[in-house]
Amino acid sequence: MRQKISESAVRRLSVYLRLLRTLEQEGEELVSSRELARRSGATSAQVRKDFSLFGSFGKRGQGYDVRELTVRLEEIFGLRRRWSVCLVGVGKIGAALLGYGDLSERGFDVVAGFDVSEEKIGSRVHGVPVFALEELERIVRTRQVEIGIIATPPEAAQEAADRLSAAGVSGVLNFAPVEVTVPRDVALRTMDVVLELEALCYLLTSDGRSESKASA
Amino acid sequence: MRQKISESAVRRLSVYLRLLRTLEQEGEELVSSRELARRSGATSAQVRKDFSLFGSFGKRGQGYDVRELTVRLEEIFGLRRRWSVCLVGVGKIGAALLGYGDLSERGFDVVAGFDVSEEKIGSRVHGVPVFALEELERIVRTRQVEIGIIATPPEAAQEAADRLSAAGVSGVLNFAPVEVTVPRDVALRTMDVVLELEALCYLLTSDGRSESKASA
DNA sequence: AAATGTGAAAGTCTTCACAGCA
DNA sequence: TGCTGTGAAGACTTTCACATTT
Repeated sequence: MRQKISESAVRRLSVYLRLLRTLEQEGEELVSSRELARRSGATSAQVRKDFSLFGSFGKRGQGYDVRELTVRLEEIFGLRRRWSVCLVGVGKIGAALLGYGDLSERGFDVVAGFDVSEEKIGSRVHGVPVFALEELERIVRTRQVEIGIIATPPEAAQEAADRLSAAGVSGVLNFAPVEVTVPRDVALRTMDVVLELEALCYLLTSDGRSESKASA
Repeated sequence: MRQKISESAVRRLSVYLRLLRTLEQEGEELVSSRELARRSGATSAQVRKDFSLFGSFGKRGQGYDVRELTVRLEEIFGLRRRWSVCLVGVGKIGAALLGYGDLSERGFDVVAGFDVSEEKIGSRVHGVPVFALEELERIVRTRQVEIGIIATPPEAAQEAADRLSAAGVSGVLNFAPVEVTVPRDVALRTMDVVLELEALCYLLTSDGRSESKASA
């Protein structure tokens, strides 16, 4: 039942999942593709097609059972278990991430931070112990860390990626504003604030609501 | 010359731009589509096609002039000027963003932060003055803020988006883990750490592992 | 020789529209 | 009736391969 599913479908499914959790809290029991579409910015056909990639779990004439669909999506995403995470680089962004309570609530256990600063090593930041970078391999192995978050300065990011990969993580989330490479068997995603802002500027400049554009 | 260009093309172009800046610092004068492809994880044909959307600015047989291509991309993205930005919600993530020096270096002037906390109002965080939320409209107007960054708790995000839009920003970057809506003439992008982590889990859980982006 | 720029082909994703079910 | 599930059509994106230029 697992097939290659597109980047954009994965993102939409994540958004639906977030919406479903809200709906559940609001006490909704059923939701239609139309409602999910309205709240997520997709079309209703898109929503149905996205779900149909994994089977049919709606009820014709009613919609989808919020609770059941949540569980199905969590299964598909591998979120019905906890994930062990570490953070490399406990600077401003790193520390902010450690203080982001939602991580734990959403199933991610941040078990260690790593840094080179003597002041930080041995301390706890928002409850997470900070270790010397040298300890990375040992701790990733012993704590069976599966995901590494990189929040180092850009010049240290590739080394962090290399060491995390070699130590055995399966996935890397990179916050440093550089492209890093990882072995083919490690999954990678990058989040870059400046890059997003620049993409936003493109929208403001082009779609910039004042340029005449090439015809249809 | 402006046409609708896809989400994914915009992202790739942003990545090329970031690479070009690195190449310029490394003193490279020419770069081939093959090299940009290797460092960005795209294919060389993809790189050439992406650039050809805006005209032809390479030199056959040599490649692209790094400096010239940088300037062209910056023009396309509207980055040859400074942008005025404000931040709503000076919590952990918000404060970390204010301390992120790259913003200013990359042409974004964060002119104000807004918060509801009495302690923060009137203070400066990393040099940026923090105002009461009530002041938002006044300051966005007088300082001609063009982009608003939302870093509030999720339940306050929609109000922030509404007020920013009404006050006249052209773009919103949302860090709150919730979908917000904005008027059609406002551009919107959302960054959500948990959502990215969940997408990463999908990759780790589904069999077809290999989302490895090549590159610098 | 080396690398761009680009039509055309191949591939992917989205939308449409409606059959089918509760 | 209302809404899902889905083939088929349409739109868009990527890849291919080669003529063209330096």
